[in-house]
Amino acid sequence: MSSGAEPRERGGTPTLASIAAKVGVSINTVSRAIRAPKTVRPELRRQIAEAMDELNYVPNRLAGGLSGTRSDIVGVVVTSLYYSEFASIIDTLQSALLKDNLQVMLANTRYDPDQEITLVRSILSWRPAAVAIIGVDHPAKVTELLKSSGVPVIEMWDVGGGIIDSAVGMDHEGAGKAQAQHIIACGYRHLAFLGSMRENDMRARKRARGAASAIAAAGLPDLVHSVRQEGGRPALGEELVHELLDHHPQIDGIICNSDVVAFGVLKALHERGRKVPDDIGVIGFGDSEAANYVTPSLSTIRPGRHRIGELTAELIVARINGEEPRTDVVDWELIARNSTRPSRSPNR
Amino acid sequence: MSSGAEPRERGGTPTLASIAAKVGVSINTVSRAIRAPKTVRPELRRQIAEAMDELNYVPNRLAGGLSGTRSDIVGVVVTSLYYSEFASIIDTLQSALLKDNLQVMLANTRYDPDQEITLVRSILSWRPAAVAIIGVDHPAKVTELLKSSGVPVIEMWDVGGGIIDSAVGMDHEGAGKAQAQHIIACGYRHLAFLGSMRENDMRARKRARGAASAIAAAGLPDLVHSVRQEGGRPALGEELVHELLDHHPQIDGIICNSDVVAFGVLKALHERGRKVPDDIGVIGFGDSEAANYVTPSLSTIRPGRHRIGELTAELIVARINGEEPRTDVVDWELIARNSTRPSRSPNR
DNA sequence: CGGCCCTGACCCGAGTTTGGG
DNA sequence: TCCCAAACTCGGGTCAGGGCC
Repeated sequence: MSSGAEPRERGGTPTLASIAAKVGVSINTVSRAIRAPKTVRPELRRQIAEAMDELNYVPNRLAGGLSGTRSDIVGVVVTSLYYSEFASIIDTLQSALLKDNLQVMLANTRYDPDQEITLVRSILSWRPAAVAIIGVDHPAKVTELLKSSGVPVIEMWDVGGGIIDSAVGMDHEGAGKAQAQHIIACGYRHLAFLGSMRENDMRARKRARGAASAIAAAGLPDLVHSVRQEGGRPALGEELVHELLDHHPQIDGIICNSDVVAFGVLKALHERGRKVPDDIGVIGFGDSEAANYVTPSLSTIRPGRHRIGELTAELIVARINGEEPRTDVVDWELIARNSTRPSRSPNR
Repeated sequence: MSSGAEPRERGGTPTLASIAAKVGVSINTVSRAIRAPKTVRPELRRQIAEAMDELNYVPNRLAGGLSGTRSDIVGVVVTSLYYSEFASIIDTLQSALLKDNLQVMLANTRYDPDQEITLVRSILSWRPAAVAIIGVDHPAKVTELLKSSGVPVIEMWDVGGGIIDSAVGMDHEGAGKAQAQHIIACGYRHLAFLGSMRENDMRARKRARGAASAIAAAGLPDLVHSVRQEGGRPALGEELVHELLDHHPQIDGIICNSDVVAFGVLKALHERGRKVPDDIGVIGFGDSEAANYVTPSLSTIRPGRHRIGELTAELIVARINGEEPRTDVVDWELIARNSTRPSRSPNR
């Protein structure tokens, strides 16, 4: 127990051969007893099961995957994990995959494209049965690797553009447009887009673009951007609001790129004495667990996180079983709370 | 691209043999070119690298793991993922393991002991180089499987009791005691413990026990429990507060089992017209990102999540390299904010 | 003779060892 | 000495076939 120095103690872990020797049958019979129990006599089967239990036998799936059909690994590549939507997606996804005995192998790129290439290569080296990856915009090498691997690929969270194989996501540009339309419908006129905007977060860019187009369509002054190339945190929201209002005091509506940033925005506005929602409106994105519990409660967009995880799992299994690739678009929902004035026009 | 039906297209994925054939050398020269470049002529090496790139060669680590020394997989078993501390731990852990080319294989038990047995067995079937698992209290079969596997095991989050191999965690009983001591120091006298308390969440039980002992030591009335066997959500906090105050109107201090539950508690207290922190004090656990942004801001315990992830990664690498098992205790910190009155006595 | 139950031989793809030019 | 190749290893899947009732 004490030393992990030896690579693996010779003969330490039991194999099919250990069981076979113990029961007095061939390796092959033991193998069949596991994979196709009906082909083995019940009495023998019982003895084998007993021996396996006694020796704490655990099959070596590396060996199984090598020789065989599939590896039962699903590679999951996300761009962030903490303070992010993706923890929820992974949660749902992995528990759905459990039914099919598929194991999740996790990688987190942290929005670094070089890291993404490395990690995708690394995931592929385990010969996964499928790969689920956040986003539809990847470095060319990633697309090439995934395509040439022949493995089913499900792109998650976003949709649109050139899908590698299959996709399950939402329309981010539409969501950004809806954020702006809601805040316009509430009577705010001088709008800003605020939050984290990392270079490779295409979803954030799409939402900003959607918001800008809605504002142009409404004939309002141009959307002011107050963004920074770093992850979203509440403190970032505070900093950006101060910066924003120092330069653009006329702003009366803030479209946030995420709820966590909006939390900081609400706090900073309170400190500056700007009343929400009377003087200024705020809308978030994500519907985080605390959105309904800050003061005032936060209007936001609720993406179908759970649904995305579920559908991705379904699609993975379908693709493994040879069904055709497809793209599923998941709905989001606008949740109007108290950080925006009541609007007359219907949501969405 | 369209059909995933065939197990794996014969000859589809390039192997060492494909490269060897293309360049006109033996398989094993290619293998050496990868693992020990110095043993291969530079010119040949260049040709091989070229061929690998052209064919999008990705080594098969199943095969590597089978034949060899290690599998480079680290199994990570958590009890929950969404709305939990563990997303952060996994985040840190996996990015630290990246440096050593170790891949995270993820499993989520959702506090189900049967699931835990299944998942640990499943993880072990991949012959991981190490296993990191939440908690120190496991079903007997899990302990047995892990012990007999001979794989280094790092138990995370909690410490104390019979450690299987190594552990990195915090003292939950001490944290619970500190929650109570703080709230007592702030002058509250009639205390309740409130939140999620799943049967197999031993950490929650330990914190409750710690709180109870601090209260007994202070000679105050017994801790009132208002808990339920389900996951923590803000709405649960709301429900439990109403239930609690209907039966125990004298309560003037609430110790919450998690911040998300505390968010609901604050809201419900506001609705009932009980002033926080004047009439009643509230303390959370976890220091979630929103804790400083609800109204009033939430006093809480900040566990060393990041540190736990880091130390676990370090310990995994150390154990793989044959260093001795050890147990690291990570500090937590009491963060006093505005949901409790200012206290005279020093924290902790 | 047919079906049931079992076995031997070979395969997967890379790591490792040995020995030879 | 440097570079390379053949042969064998890991553990289980697969296929063809054999003995027995």
